[in-house]
Amino acid sequence: MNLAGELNPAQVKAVSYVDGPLLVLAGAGSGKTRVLTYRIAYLVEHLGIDPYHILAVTFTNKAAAEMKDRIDRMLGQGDVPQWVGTFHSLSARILRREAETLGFRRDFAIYDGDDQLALIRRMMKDLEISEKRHSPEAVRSFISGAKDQLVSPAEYKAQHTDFFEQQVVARVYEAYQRTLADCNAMDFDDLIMRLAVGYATHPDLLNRYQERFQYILVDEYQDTNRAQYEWINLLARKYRNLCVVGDDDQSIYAWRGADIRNILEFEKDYPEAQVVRLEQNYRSTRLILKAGNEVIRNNKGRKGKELWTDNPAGEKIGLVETMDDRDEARWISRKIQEMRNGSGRVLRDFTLLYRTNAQSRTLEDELRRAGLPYVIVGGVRFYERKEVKDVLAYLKILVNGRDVVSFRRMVNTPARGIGAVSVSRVEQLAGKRGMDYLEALYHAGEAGVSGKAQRAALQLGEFLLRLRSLLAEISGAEAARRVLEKTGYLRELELEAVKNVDAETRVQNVNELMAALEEATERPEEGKSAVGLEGFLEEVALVTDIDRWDESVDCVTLMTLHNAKGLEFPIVFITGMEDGLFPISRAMESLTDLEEERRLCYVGITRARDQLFLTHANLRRRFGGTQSSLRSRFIDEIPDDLVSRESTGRSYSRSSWPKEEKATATPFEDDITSPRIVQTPTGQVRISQGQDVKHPIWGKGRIIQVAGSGDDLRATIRFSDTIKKVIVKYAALEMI
DNA sequence: CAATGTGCACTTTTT
DNA sequence: GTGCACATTG
Repeated sequence: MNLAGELNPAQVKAVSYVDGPLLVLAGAGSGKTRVLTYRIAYLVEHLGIDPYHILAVTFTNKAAAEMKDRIDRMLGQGDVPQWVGTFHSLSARILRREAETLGFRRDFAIYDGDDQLALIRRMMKDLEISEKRHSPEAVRSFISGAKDQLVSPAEYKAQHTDFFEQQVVARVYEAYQRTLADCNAMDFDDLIMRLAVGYATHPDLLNRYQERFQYILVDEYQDTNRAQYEWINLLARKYRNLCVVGDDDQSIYAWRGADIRNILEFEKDYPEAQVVRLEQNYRSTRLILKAGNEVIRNNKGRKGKELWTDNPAGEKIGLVETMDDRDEARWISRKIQEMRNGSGRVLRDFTLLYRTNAQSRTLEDELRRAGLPYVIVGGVRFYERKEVKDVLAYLKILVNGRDVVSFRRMVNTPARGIGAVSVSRVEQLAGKRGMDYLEALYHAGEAGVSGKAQRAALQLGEFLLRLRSLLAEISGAEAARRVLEKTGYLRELELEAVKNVDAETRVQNVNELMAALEEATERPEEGKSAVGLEGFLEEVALVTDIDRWDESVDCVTLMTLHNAKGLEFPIVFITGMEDGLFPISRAMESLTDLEEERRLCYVGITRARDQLFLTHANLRRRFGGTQSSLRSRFIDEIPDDLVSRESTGRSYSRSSWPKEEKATATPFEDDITSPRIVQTPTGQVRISQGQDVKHPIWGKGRIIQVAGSGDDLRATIRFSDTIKKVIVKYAALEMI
C-alpha cells in the first residue's frame, strides 16, 4: 500500500493516525470514503490488526457493502471486517446475540415507522385519547425523540409535568413500551436505545464489546443522535481508538434528533484528539464548488472550512425560471434529451433532486411523456407497500407469534369473516391464557367467537400452526408460497388487476417480494449463504430504497435531497428552488431550521460533478390549489457571475428579476383559506408588481407598486377607471 | 361482516 | 387531487 502516492497529505494523516481519537472533518467530495477504506485496510494489512477488532459504522447498508467490497479488493489476503454496518443493523445483530443477557428473546420483531404508528394509535384508543386532539403522528415523534435522548417512560413522565400534552404523551409512551415488550418487538429507536442502555447497565457486556471493538470508525458523525453518541462513546472509552468522520456543514437530520454538538464538541470529549481537515474537493467543478461555498458561508456557528479544488472551472450553473411545475418538468426533460443527443451523455448521468417527495409526480409525468426511463429512489419504500407488508405480516407472525401489529394485519387479510369483535376476543384470550396469537386463533371458540368467524379462525390457526412447525424444514420462500396459495391473497389481487390498473403493480410487487425471498432463502448470490426466514425479515426491516438502488441501470434518477447525501452524480437538477418549498415554509421562521435547510441546499449543490441546474417555478400546484412562488433565497446567495439564466415564460420575465419588487404580509385573520391573495404555506401572503387582482368594490385591477411590509403592506392598484392605494391587510383582494 | 360512500387532512426530510 | 378514517347500508 503506497499511501503517499495515492493520497494527499491530509488524507495520509487521516489514514495512518491510529493511536488515539481522531476527528476527520471531511468536506464534500474530499475523498472521505477513500480515507475510510484505506484506513481499515491500513489497520489490517500494515499494522496487522485482526479485523475482528474493527467496528465501522456507516450511514447506509449500501455504503457498508461498498466499503467491504473495496477493502476486500485492497487486501491481498486477510479477512474483511465483518462488523461494518449501520447503527441499526449492527445494533440488531448485537441485541440478538446478547438477548439472554439483556433479558428478552432473540427472535424479536422489528417495527418500522408504520407499525410504530399503528401501535401508538391502538394505545391511544385503549387509553381513550382522542386522535382529533392529539395527533398520533405528533405523539409518535415525541416518543421517538425521547428514545433518541435515552429518556425512559418514567423519566419522561417525571420531566414533563408542565403541559397536558406531554402528560398524554407520557401515558402513551409507557403503554407503548409495555406493549412492545409483550409483543416481543422493538422499533427502530429501540434498537439503538436498548443497546446503549444495555452497555451502560451491564459492565461485563460492555467490557466484552470494548475488548472486541478496539478500533472504531464512524462515518457521518454529524448526524448522530444522543443515543448513538452513548452507544459509540461507551464502546470507545476504553481503548480510545475512535475515528469519527463528518462534516458539520452537511448535518441535515437535526429534525430526527441528530445533535450537531456531537461533532462540534468531539475535542472536548477527547482532549487528546487529533483533528484532520480534508478540504480539497475532487468531485466538482470549480464553479459548482464556489457556489456551494457561497451558500454555506451564510450559516453561523460552523467549524469553518473552505473547500478548494484543482478541477477546471466548468460550465456556469444553470438557473432556470419556469412558469409552473409542469413547465419546469418539461424544461428538464427537454434539457436531458438535448444533452443526451448533443454531448453523448447517458441517462444515468442525470439526477433530479427535490425537497419533498410529492414533487416527484410532475417530474415523472413529463419524463414518461418524453419517453425517458427513470427510477425513483425513496418515497414509498418497497417494503412499506401495503401488499408487501401484508405478505410479510404472515411471515412475521410465524416467526414471532406475539407480534400484535402483524397479527392484526394478517388475521383478516384477505377478508375471511373475522371482524373487529372476533379479533379483539382472540386477543383477549391470548392475553388471559398466555398463548401466542396463532394458538389463540386455534382456540377462538373458547373466546366466544362463533359461526363463520370461528370456522375461519380455526382454519387459519390450524394452517399457520402447522406451517410454523415446518419452518425448520422448509425455506422462507416455500412458507410464503404456501401462505399465498392457501390464503388466495395473490389470486385475489390478480383478479382485481383485471379491472384496476393499480392492482397490477401490486401483483408485481408481491412477485418481486417472492423473488427476493427465493434469492435470499433458496438460491443466494455467489459468495453469500442462504439466510433463514428470520434473517430475511431482519434484512427487510432495515433496508432502505437507497440500499436497493442499482446505479448501473441506465435511467434518470429521482430522489429527495436527503436521500442524496453521500452520493455524487455527473449532472444534477435541483428542482423547486422556491421560498416556502426550499427552504420549506416551516423552516423559514427559525434561524436554526433555516440553517439546516441551507445545509441541505449545500448538500444538494455539492452532489454535482460536472453540471448543476437550479430550477424554480412561478406557479406551483400544491394541494389541489395553485401557489405563486418566489425563487429561493438560496439562489440569491450564489454570486451572479457563477450562473447563467434562462426563463421559459413570456409574461413572467418582467417581475422575475430582481427580487426586491416583491413583499410579504401577514394573513387575513378571519378567513385564511379563501383564495383572495396567494397564501404561502407559512400563512403569509405574497403579492407582486404586475399581479392582477380583484377588489370587492373597485373590481379588476393590476398592482403597479408595492410598499411596506407585514401588517402595513400597501399596494397601489390601477383599476379600469382609477388608481387606488390600499392597505393589503384590509383590502380583501382576490388574485386573478 | 363487507362493500360502498363521505368528509377531511394531507406535503418536509428517514433509520 | 388523493388517500385514509369513519359511517352507513346491504
